[in-house]
Amino acid sequence: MSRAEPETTPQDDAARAGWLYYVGGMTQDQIATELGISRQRAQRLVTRAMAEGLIHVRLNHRLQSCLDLESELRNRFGLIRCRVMPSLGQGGDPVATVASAAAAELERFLRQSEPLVIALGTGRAMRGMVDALTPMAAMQHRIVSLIGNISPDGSASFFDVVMRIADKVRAPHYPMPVPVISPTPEENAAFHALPPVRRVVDLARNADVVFVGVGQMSEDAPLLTDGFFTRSELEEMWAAGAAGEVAGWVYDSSGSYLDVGTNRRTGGVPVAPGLARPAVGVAAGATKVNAIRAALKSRIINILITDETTATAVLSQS
Amino acid sequence: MSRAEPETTPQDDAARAGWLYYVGGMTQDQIATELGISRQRAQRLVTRAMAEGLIHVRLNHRLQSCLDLESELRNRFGLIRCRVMPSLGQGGDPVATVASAAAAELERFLRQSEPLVIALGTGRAMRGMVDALTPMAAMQHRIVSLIGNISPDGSASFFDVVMRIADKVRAPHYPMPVPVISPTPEENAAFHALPPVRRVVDLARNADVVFVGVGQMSEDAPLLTDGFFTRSELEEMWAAGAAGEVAGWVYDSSGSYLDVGTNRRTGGVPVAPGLARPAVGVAAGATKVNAIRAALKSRIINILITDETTATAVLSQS
DNA sequence: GAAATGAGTGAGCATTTAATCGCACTATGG
DNA sequence: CCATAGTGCGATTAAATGCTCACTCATTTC
Repeated sequence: MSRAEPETTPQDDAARAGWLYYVGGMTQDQIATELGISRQRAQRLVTRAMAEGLIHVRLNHRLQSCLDLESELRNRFGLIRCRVMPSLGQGGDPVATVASAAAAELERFLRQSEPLVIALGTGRAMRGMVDALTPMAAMQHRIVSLIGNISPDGSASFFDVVMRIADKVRAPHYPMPVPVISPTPEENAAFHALPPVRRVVDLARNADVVFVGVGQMSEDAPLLTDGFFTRSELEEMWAAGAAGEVAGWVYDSSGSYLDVGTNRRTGGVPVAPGLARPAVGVAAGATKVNAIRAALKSRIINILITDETTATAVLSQS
Repeated sequence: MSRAEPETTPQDDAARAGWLYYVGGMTQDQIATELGISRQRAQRLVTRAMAEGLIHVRLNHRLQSCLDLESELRNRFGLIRCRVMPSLGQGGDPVATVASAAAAELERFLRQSEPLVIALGTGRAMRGMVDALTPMAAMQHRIVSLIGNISPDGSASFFDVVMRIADKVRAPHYPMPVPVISPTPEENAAFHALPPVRRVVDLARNADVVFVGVGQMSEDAPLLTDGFFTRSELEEMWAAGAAGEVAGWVYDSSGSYLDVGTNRRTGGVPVAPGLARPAVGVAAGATKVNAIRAALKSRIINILITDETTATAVLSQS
C-alpha cells in the first residue's frame, strides 16, 4: 500500500500508538499491524508516548485514608484546601506522586476567566508540576517568578519553570532578573533598585495566587546541593533555628523568616505569611516534614499538596 | 483471621493498586509486596481499578491529521467547535473513542461558575460520556433530560444518563416523566399538558447547552433495536426520507424534522436547528455518517465530537 | 574524503502480565 | 442439617511486554 501523507511527525506516531494502546486496549502486536510497522517500533512508540507525557493517567477515586488526612490537616492548620495523594512506597519518587495533583490545582486557577497574576517558585516540585500540566490556552493570566533566575554559575536554568509554564499556556511571563542570592546585601539592593526589576517585584508581591515548593534545611538542603548556599552559611542559619525555606527565604520552626545569613541577600520576593490569597505549597518527602509543618504554622502556605506518608508525618509530631 | 483495619473498602484497595501500577510504574509483584498481598490479588485489583474507571487515561497531544479534519469540519458546516479523536481501528469501539473527549467537553461547561441549564439526550454515546466523566462538584448547574424516560416495557433505564451525571456532579436533575414515544398523539399531548411535565419541557427548551447522541435510521437504528420503533414505523419514516434522529426526533437528509410517523407522538423536546447556543453532538461509527451530516447541515448540532474515520467519511461525500 | 557519532531498527530472550482451572468458603433455601 | 450456587483465591500456563545487543544509515568532524 502507499502512504500518501508524508506529513506525520514522530510525535504524532507516538501519540497514536499510545492512544491505541492505553485507550483502545490493543496489544502492541495489533498496533504494529494496524500501523504497518514492526512490533518493536510499536513498543518504542508506546514507551515514548508515556515518557513524553503524551498520555496522562489520573486517579479518579479518593482513598478514604487520604481524605481523612486532608481534613485533619485542614482543621489543624486552618488551610483553605489540602490534597493528599497515595504514596508510591519507599522506592517511589515523591515528586512524581504529587506532580499530577499539583498540576490539577494549577489548572483550576488557569481555567478562571478573570485574569490572575500567578507567582511561582522553583525546585523539583514545581518542575514536576509544570511537566504534568496539560497544555491549555490561558493567555488572560500573567505568570511571574518569585525568585531570581541568575544562578551562581551564571546559568539561567531557574528561568525554566516560569518559561515552560508560560509556553504551555501561552501566557505572558515575567522572570525575575536578579541573582538568587547576591554576594552582598548592597549588590542585592542595587539589583532591586532597577526599574524593570521593581516592576516584576511589584507584580510578584501582589500576586493573586502563589505556587511554591518547600525546601528542607537539613544536610541535603536543595539550596546547598544546588550551590546557592555554602556549608558555613547553612550552619549559620542552623544556629539561628532554620527549619525550612520557601522561594529561597529561610524560616524557623514557627514559620517566621530569619533576619540572618542569606536572607539579607536573597533576591526576589518572600511569600508573606498569613495572607488570605491562595498560597499553594507542593512538597513531599520524609526530609521535608519539619519544613512543611513550620510553613503551615505561620501560614506561609495555606493550601498543601503532599503525599500520604508525608501528611502522616506532619500530623504525627507537634 | 484478624483484619486489623476494617476501614479500607475493596474499592480503596483497587484504587491504591491502580495508582501504584499506572502512576508509580511499579510491577504487580512490587505492589503485592508493598501491600502485603499475593501477586494474583494485586493483578486483580489493578484490573478492577481500570474496569471500574478509577483510573482515567487521556491523550494529551493533538494529532495533525485530526486537527486538519477538525478545521475542515468547522469550516464546511460553520461549527462552533469540533473535536476529532484518533480511531481505534476496525476492532475498536467508536463509543470508547469519543467518550473521553465528550466528557472533557462536558466538563468544560460544568466548570463555568455561572449556573447553566444543561440538556441531555440518551444513548450509548451519552452513557459512555457520563462514565468517563470525572466526579466534580458543580451544583450550580441544572441537568435536564430532553427525552422521555418511560420506555415501552415500563422500565426507566433512560433515566440513567441524567441521574448518573447528576450524581457525579451533585447537581439538581430533571428527568422527563413522559413516554419516549406514546401510542397516539393524543396521549402524548395529554402527558405534555401536565404541569410538572410542562416545567421540565420549558427548562429543556431553553437550555443553555445541549448534549446529544446521533442515531442512524438504517436497519440497525437504535430506536428500532431498543424497541421504540416498529419495523413498519421505520419503513414509513424511510419513505418520508428519514436520515437520522436526535433525542428521538427523526429528520431528513437536509436536517429538517419530518412531520410523519413517530415524530407526531414523540415525547420531550426536539433540539431546535440553527440556534446560537452550543449543541454538542457526540457520534462515531460508519453507520452514522449520513445521520451526522444531515444534523450538521441544518445545525441541529453545532459542536461535533467524533472519531477520525467517521470525520473522514462525513467530509468525503457531499 | 574517511572516520566518528548517534539515532533508529529488528531479533532474540528474560521478565511481567493475563487467562484458565480447580478448590475452599459462604450464604441461602430446602 | 445438608445441598447448591456463587464468589474469591492461589497455582499453572500461555501471551504480551521490555530489554539488550548488534547493525544500518545519515550526518558531522577532522
